[in-house]
Amino acid sequence: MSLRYAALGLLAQQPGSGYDLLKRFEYSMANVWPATQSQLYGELNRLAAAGLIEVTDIGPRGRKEYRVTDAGRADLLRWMTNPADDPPYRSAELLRVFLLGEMPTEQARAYVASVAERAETELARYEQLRDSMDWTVDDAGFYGRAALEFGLRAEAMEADWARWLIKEIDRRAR
Amino acid sequence: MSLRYAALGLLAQQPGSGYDLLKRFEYSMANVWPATQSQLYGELNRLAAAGLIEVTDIGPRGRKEYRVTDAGRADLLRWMTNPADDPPYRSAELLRVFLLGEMPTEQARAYVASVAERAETELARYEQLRDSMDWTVDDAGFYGRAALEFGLRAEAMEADWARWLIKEIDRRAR
DNA sequence: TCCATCATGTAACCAGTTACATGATTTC
DNA sequence: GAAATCATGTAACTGGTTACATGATGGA
Repeated sequence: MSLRYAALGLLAQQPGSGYDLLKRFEYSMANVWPATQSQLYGELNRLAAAGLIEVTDIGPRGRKEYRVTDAGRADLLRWMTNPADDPPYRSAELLRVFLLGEMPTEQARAYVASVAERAETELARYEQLRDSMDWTVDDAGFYGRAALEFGLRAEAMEADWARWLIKEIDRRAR
Repeated sequence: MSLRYAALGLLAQQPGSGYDLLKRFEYSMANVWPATQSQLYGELNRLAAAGLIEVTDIGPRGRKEYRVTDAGRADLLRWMTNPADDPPYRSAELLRVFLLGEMPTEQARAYVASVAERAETELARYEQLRDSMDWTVDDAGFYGRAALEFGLRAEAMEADWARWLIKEIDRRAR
């Protein structure tokens, strides 16, 4: 369901074609809800069939310009106010942590080190994103920046945690 | 794939029935990879069919005692060392943040406040878990504690972030 | 003897993934 | 004329969700 509202929401912010949406999606929501081109196009067709968006124009190369309908806006708001039926949090990375005792300490330590490294790389990428965008004062910019702030803090936290865990592993080995 | 390795990993830590596993699962891995009873049982049958685990005994009420095989242990290690093909991070909560501009400021603010509250509640639950368990020195306990530490830090971070965002929203409204 | 707990399963469905497929237009 | 970009789609598959379904055993 979530991708459906990502698409609907993007259109609510600004009308456009699937292709337009895809580009805006990639450097924003795809960071918290990855999806492929095929998925997005499929979702747009389903949204149109459900009357939540509509085609306002067909341009060259079969380009379809979409716009959100009143019903679509209402449905978006309904979703926004119902976080209760969000899919639950899932992390394979953390799942692996539970099982680190099943491998030699040296390997477990290396895994945690790789987690720290990955977090630092992501952190750097987010910092670059932060510095390269102009966070204009419009709503999309403001809340996009807020989501990015979450990413920055989450990656920093994760790197800290991983370094803490490495120390604990070393302490335990001694 | 992940649930498969959760089940395999639990059995690698300690043999037991599906029912036994389910109980150990619920207060540990289910926090980072929720699954239902049906899913777990299905996974166990598939693991047995693939020769990664085996039934060592059938007790009363059709109870099947499972044990990991050598092939299973090898496959677990293979998965542990290949974090690259983990499913990506996904968060509907953050997705919603991107779209907060589509609702009135007052409602957006309330949503962020509810995020803060939820994080604090979860944090309290994790703190209770931390204080109620005896984190013995065995591997499962050590790494379970490490995973819990992640949860504690993540929820604290999230609550902080949400409170920060509320301030930003208020500042912007003025 | 009744109830809680132990114990396992099936089937329909839905969301997301991967791979493939096609063609028009603009720019160099 | 070739290459990059614009632009959209289908189909098979897999992992996870929901709802339903059944029955044995031990203890009060």
